[in-house]
Amino acid sequence: MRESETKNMPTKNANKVNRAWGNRPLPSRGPKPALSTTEIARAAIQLADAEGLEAITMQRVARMVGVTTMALYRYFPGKADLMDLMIDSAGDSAPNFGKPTSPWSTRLKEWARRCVAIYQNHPWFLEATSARRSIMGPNELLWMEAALAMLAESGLAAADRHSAFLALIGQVRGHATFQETRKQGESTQEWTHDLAHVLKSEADRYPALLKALDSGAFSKKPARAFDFAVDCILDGIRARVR
Amino acid sequence: MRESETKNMPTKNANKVNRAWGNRPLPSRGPKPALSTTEIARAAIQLADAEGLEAITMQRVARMVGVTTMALYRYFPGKADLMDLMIDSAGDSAPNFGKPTSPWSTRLKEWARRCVAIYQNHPWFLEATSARRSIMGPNELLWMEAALAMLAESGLAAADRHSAFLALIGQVRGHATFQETRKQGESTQEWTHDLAHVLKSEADRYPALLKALDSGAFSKKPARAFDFAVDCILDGIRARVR
DNA sequence: CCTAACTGTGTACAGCATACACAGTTAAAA
DNA sequence: TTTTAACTGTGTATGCTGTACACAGTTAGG
Repeated sequence: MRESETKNMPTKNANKVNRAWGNRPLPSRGPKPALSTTEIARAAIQLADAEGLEAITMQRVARMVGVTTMALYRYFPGKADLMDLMIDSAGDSAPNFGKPTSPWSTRLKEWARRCVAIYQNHPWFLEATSARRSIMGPNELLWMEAALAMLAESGLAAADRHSAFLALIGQVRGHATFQETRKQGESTQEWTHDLAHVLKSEADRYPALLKALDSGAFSKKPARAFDFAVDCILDGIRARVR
Repeated sequence: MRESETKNMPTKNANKVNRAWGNRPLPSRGPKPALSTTEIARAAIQLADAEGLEAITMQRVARMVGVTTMALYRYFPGKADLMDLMIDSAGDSAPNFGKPTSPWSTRLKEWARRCVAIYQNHPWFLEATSARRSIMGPNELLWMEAALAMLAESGLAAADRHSAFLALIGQVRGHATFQETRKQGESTQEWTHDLAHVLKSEADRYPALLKALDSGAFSKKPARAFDFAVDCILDGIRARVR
């Protein structure tokens, strides 16, 4: 028994993984917990959506679910684990991406769009996923699974599917980052104006940038930039299948 | 005078911008500062390189440059401003990207590679740039300028150059994110092993993922994945020029 | 010379994650 | 049934964080 256990879960990560996947030890002795991890994570997500990531403190989350700060540590070993669960449940379970009859490329593009939607609905998501230290959660992996399955349909070599997947999320995150910076600054108008002012003071160093600014490339609809990038990647995949 | 000033710097951001660009008010009355903002930023970068982003506290940075914590606030209004400077000076000033005789695409690829090098040399860079709230710094804009200039050479429409630029940094950051996750986990071996263990417990939900895992796509050289993605984008750009 | 501007310092404070000891509650073991 | 061990939520305490503020020393312009 000791042997088989060692064989199945050799690393220290295994415990963490199991916890993240909701496999709690399931105690029998004491009083039943008043809350559940998913319940807490849901409340925390609500809070982060409303007030941003820096509002996520153990105290505030605890107050939100009606317990003391320290009670949360009965559910999560630390704040990082709470955040892991928040991240994993931020994307509601990956649904179908259009009817299976439609070609893989349109479904994959729809997949990318839904990914972007997560970042839009949860402004804290980008920063939270940049700072985390652990593995992907079960739900996140479900999204990845869906993308890989569609890429398999494309006929791409198995080894290259992962590359293509990385290219796509890279794009999603790049787009989310761009959206973010636009949102923060009071308005795009002001932002470009400020930028233009400083650039013009050293106009000789930034000719291409100034031309882009004047041509209005920065005030373009960001959705077009996203389409551009994703289409590039899809084209590239198609070219590499042949 | 009031009028022209209003015309040039109408927003509250303007002050921040000026400070970030090193345009200090340049005082004359008191004793000369013992340090400079660039000096402090350099020390902070050294610290972050060695011990990670969470080591960057005002206390530690202050100790590192040999002053009290509060002395730093004579140079930066707050920690965020110090980090802005760290970020902007992390990439040493953008150099040439190959001889100008070589085609734009190879120089652009070199540009992307040098971007990746920043993330590799400064493991804190990814997280730091994800959390920041302000505009790009002068040095960062110099990198952007270089990329836009090369894209202009490609013959791409002015409006699309910005999209292409976003696609490329998206790729750089995506690649950096991936590298990051590989580094944290004790080793890739363990990581994949843990993942495989949990996946197999619900094998029916993750068929494509398991296949990818078995085919060794995850242990592939990451440089290949990067080339794949960047080549896709470059192909896409070429296709859109015609 | 004086005074205003500027420097670095020391103290103080609120907010953070979290360690630890505790009292109450439950179900299994005696 | 009684005992006991596991488990719950709570209160208190600690060390670290960013930073506000008052201070004393230093310098150049009036």
